This record gives sequence, structure tokens and C-alpha cells, in this order.
Amino acid sequence: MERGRRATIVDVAREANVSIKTVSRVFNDAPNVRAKTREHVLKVAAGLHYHPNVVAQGLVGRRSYLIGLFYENPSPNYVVELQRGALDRLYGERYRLIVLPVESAGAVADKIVPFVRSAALDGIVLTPPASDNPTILERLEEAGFPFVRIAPTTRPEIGPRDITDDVAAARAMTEYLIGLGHRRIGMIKGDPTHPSSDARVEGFAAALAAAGLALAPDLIAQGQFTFESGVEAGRQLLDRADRPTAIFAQNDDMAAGALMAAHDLGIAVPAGLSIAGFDDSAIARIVWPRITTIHQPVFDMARSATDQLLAILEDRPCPPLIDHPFTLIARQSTGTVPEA
Amino acid sequence: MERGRRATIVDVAREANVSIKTVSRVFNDAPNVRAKTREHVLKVAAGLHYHPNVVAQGLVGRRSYLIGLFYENPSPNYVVELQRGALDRLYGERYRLIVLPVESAGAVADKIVPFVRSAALDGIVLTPPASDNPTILERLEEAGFPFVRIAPTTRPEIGPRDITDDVAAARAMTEYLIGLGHRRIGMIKGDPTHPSSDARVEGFAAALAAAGLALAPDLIAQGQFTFESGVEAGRQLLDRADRPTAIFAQNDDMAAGALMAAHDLGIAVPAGLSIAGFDDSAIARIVWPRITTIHQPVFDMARSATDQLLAILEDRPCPPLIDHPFTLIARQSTGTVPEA
DNA sequence: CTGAAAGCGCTTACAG
DNA sequence: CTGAAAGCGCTTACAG
Repeated sequence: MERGRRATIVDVAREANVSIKTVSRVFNDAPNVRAKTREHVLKVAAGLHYHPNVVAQGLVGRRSYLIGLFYENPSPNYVVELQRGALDRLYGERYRLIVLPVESAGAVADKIVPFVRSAALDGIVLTPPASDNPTILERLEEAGFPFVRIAPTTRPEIGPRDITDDVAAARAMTEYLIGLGHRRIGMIKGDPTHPSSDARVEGFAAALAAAGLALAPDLIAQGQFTFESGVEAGRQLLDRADRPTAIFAQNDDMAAGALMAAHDLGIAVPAGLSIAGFDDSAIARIVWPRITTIHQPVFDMARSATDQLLAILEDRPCPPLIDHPFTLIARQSTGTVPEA
Repeated sequence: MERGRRATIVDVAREANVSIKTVSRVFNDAPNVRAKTREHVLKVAAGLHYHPNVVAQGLVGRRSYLIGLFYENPSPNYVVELQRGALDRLYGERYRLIVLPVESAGAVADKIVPFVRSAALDGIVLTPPASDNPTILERLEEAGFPFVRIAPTTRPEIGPRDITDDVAAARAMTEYLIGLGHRRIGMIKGDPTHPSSDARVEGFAAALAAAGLALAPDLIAQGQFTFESGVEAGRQLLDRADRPTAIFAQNDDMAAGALMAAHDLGIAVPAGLSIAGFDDSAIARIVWPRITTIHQPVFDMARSATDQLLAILEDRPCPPLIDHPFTLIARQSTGTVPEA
């Protein structure tokens, strides 16, 4: 064979003295092949370094064996966890993962179908906020294009979902802070286009209400889920006389940002200020002090969302909803309220 | 058309009253189509939501339009930069990116060809340490499989490379620390299977020698390019009476780890200890104090490596070597040597 | 248990 | 400027 020329099913069939159909059967673990024939074919194939051509298989089967992972780009840690989870499920499968980072899900919503079509994807995993974008969902449904959603909050009827209870998680963290004696607690919200942002405010508010505390609107600062936005929002909350004694940021990147703001302002954490995050991404263990956070099972959600997508593509039944448990992880960035 | 059924070239040809060959010409910007015919075809195609099927194109052209990005998993920041660079070059192209993270390049070296073949990749971008793995290079060469390398240090003859001068960069950082008055400088080495690790030690040693300083072997601690290994190595260097006044870690993740070790030991940075990193990855701006580092153009290297790979695949000439400039970025983690 | 034929949706190489 | 034929490397649907 010439340099770079791959053996084909015809080469194997010829050398093994069988039809191409038999070779096909062997490589697809189809029944009705004598053990001896199978062995012989396998041996010849190995000698020829034969591997079935996925592209040809794809053309016949009208599929590409390509799965898309669609995400905006909030934090590298989150993205890498997402990829790891999806890849973990795909390991050993014929399917491969195409990464589809976009600047803004909203900006490409209109072109989502042409986009997935021209990339020849078989299906797509949607992450927040795309998993709740009405245009994206509508277009995909119209086209009958297979998709699954991670952490959506709307339209529960349209297909499998992987969620974690944002409201309960945010409530748990807030209760934890209240339990440490905090009464003035600030929150840094995430990107307003992510429905999780509102859910986490809801949990926050519920815990405050249950403890008889008022929700002061000026103690809620707007962030974007990025580190930089956390620095900014942190400064805004801290640069005043009646500053909060604790800040609960809606993800770890923003919590790290708030921590940076505190450092820059010379405020000791946790002695003078408690900071809590959300996600349990790598960043929470990298900054000092290490950040108390909610472990959100991003890896697990991505893994089981991918599993559900494969089930759809292969016509297997799949659970419509998986609710992944969260856990509160107390670390060094939170402590009892400072003496007044 | 039924749900999910895509229009094909035949559908467009029929409705536009031309041959499929003409439709093909239009979508490939081939010459010899009357402007009027072209317009008509385009209009009909748009009405049918037609997109050429890449899988079919791939079968005919004996290619998949799939590029693999092969990497070990040292730091999320590095990985995301790599992906961003490659994706940036691929934007608007027919090619798509497959991510191929592996636990250890060495462990899969033997199976690299079957691996890329069964994933049906057209070519692959190799990152350290795979870009210097002799088995991987040999197998790929034998098979005539297209690849480009990021930051290799060996076998300059075997194809396009994108490098940055590790020796000079490490030397520059060391000279900077010496300029601040440091005389006892520790180094945290990266994974020994990465040739860059040795190159950076070389630059470190050269700067020390030029300043008439001895290279104390016990001031070189072994790390793995991970945050955790940096914590460990940092502790090892700091937990002694004659500890160094500065630590130069071979990447930012390990520098952040050393910083964590210093925090845990109650050593103030930079007042009591200077810490420098390498890469200028996101982590360097996220920890406190922000880390002085070498900006390594990972994004640019990935981008131009991908560009070179496309050139190979499309038989265009491409530069055999691109040397990307580094820059030293002084931030808050380094300062003058503490008074003895 | 095995195989010959047809076809997946395109492009390449010719012909006009 | 346009098109009919052949073929890329497989699998599906039949036939034996």
C-alpha cells in the first residue's frame, strides 16, 4: 500500500477470501459468522492495519458519529469539567466530541440549525444559558434535531434534562452563613441571561426570609460569572461603611474575584469578611484562603447528558430527568461574624 | 420533507432544473457557472435549507475535515488557550476540531495511528510532551499521517513547528530576580517528560552562572505542572531554615501552588518571599498577590500550528518554523530581597 | 452461515 | 457554460 493509503473493506475481503459483507459482519459483531471465519478475517484485517472508515459508515447510516458540546465561555474550569464529563461517556464509543464555544448563545440562536447541519452533528448537548434560550429550543425542535439540556429551568416537557437544585443549594449556603452569625449578607449575581442566576437569588431570599432577615436590594451586585466581574462587584459591595460581613457569589470565579477585591482593600478573609462561592471548580482550591462553596456536579451532569443523547440517537429509552445532588463544602473563606 | 430529513444535492438540482454537478459547482465556488444560474441555484437551496453533506464530501475527497488536538491535561487554563487558538484558526473553515485529552501521552504512544485512523482525523496538532515523544513521532511518520508540533525541542527536521525560546525566557526571568537582589533562588521544575522542563532549568542555570551564583541542587524541587505538585514542591523548598528568598516555578499553576504553601506557612509574598511563574495563564491574575510571569503565546502557537496543518492538508506551502516571542510580565508576587 | 446488488450524497474525470 | 457516468467505502435489504 502506498504511503498514507488505508486498507479498505475490499482489501480485507479479497485477502481473506470472503465477501465484503462478511467482513462487515465481523466488524459489527453481527451474528451468523462462523467462529473460524471471524478469526481469519480479524487476523487478515490486523495484518492490513484495517479500521472501518467512519466516514463511509456515516454516509450509509446517515450520521456522522459527531456530538457537539455547545457552551458560552464563562470559566475555563467549568468548560474543562463539562468536556471531561462528556468525553468520559464517549470513551470507547464510535462517537467523537466537537467543541462549540460561542461568545454568546443569544447571538447565534437564529443560526443554530444551519450551524449544526453544516458541522454534520448527530446531536448536541446544550449548556446554560443556551439550554433555556427560547429561539434555540424552538429551532431545534422544528428541525427535529436531537439535543439534551444541562441545567435548564424552563420547558420541562421537551426532552431529557440534567439538573441540580439551584434554589435548594443557594438556600443551604445562605443558611450556613446565617448559622455563622452573619446578618448582613451580600450576593453577587451571575449573568442575568442564565436562569440559574434568578434561582440562586430565590434560594438566598428564602433563607433570609426564614431567618426573619430583610433582603436589601443594594446588597445584590450584578456580575457576569467571570472573575473580573467578581472583582468589580466585590468592590462595589465592600467600598462602603455599612459593608456586608459575608458575600455569597453565584460561582467560584466571581467569589475569587470578590476575594481579590477584599485583598486589594486590605480586608482580611475570613476574619473581617466571609466569602462563599458556587460550583466547586478548581479555582476554589487555588486561591487563598480556599473558598467555601457548593459542589455542583458539572462532570456528572455532562456525563449523563451525553449518555442520554446517545440513548436518543440509538433509540434506547432514557430517563427524562436526572436530578444531581449538590453538597456544601466548607473551607477557609468563611467564618463567624466579626465582632462589631 | 419529513421531520429531520435533510435536503440533498439531488433535491436542489431537481427543483432548480439543473444537474447535480451544477449545484456542486455553485457550492464549491467553481468557475463556469452563469451568474444567473448560480443565483437561481442559491435561491432554491436556501428555500430547501440545503447544506452540503460534509460526510459525503469527505467520503469522495478521502478526508473527514476533522482536526485532532492532542494534549495531556496539565492545567485547564493552558488547555482552554490551546483550544481557543486552534478554534480561532478553524473559524469559517469546513474543518472541525476534535479534542483528544489523554492521561499520559507516553501510555498511548503505541496506539497513536490506530487511534487517529479510527477517529478518521485528517491531521493532528501535537502538544508537549507528545510533540517530543519518539514513539509517537515515529509511528506518525511511518504512516505518513499529517501532523504539526507545538513547542518541540527535538527532531527539527520532521515538519512544521511552533516554538518559543524556553531557555531565553527562563534566563530572562532569573536575571530579573537577580536584579531584585535575590541570591538564593529556588526553582520548581515541571514534569520531567516535558523537554521544556530541562530547557527552563538550562536558562535558569545560565543566568545564575553569568551572575557568578552557584546552582544548588537542593534548591531545585520536582513538580508535575499541576497546582498540587506546586504546593508540595513549595513546602519542600520553604520548610527549612535556609530557605530561598525567591522561587521560580516553571508554570503558573505550580507558582500558585507555591504561593499557597507560603500562605499556609504564614510567609508574606512578596515581602518575605518572591514567587515567579511561567505561561501567563489566567491563574496568574486570579491569585493574590498576582503572579509575575513569562507570557508564553499559547493561543498564538495553537493558532499558527493549526494554520500550518491546514496548509499541509491543502498542499499549500507553510513556514517550517515559527518562533513566537515571549514577554516578562512583572506583577505583585515579586519584590526586592528581604533584609537579612 | 454467506454473498451480490443497490444506494448513502457527494466530487472527479470526461464529454459536449 | 453544463451534464451523465463512475466511484468514494461502507451498510441495508434480499436471496440463497
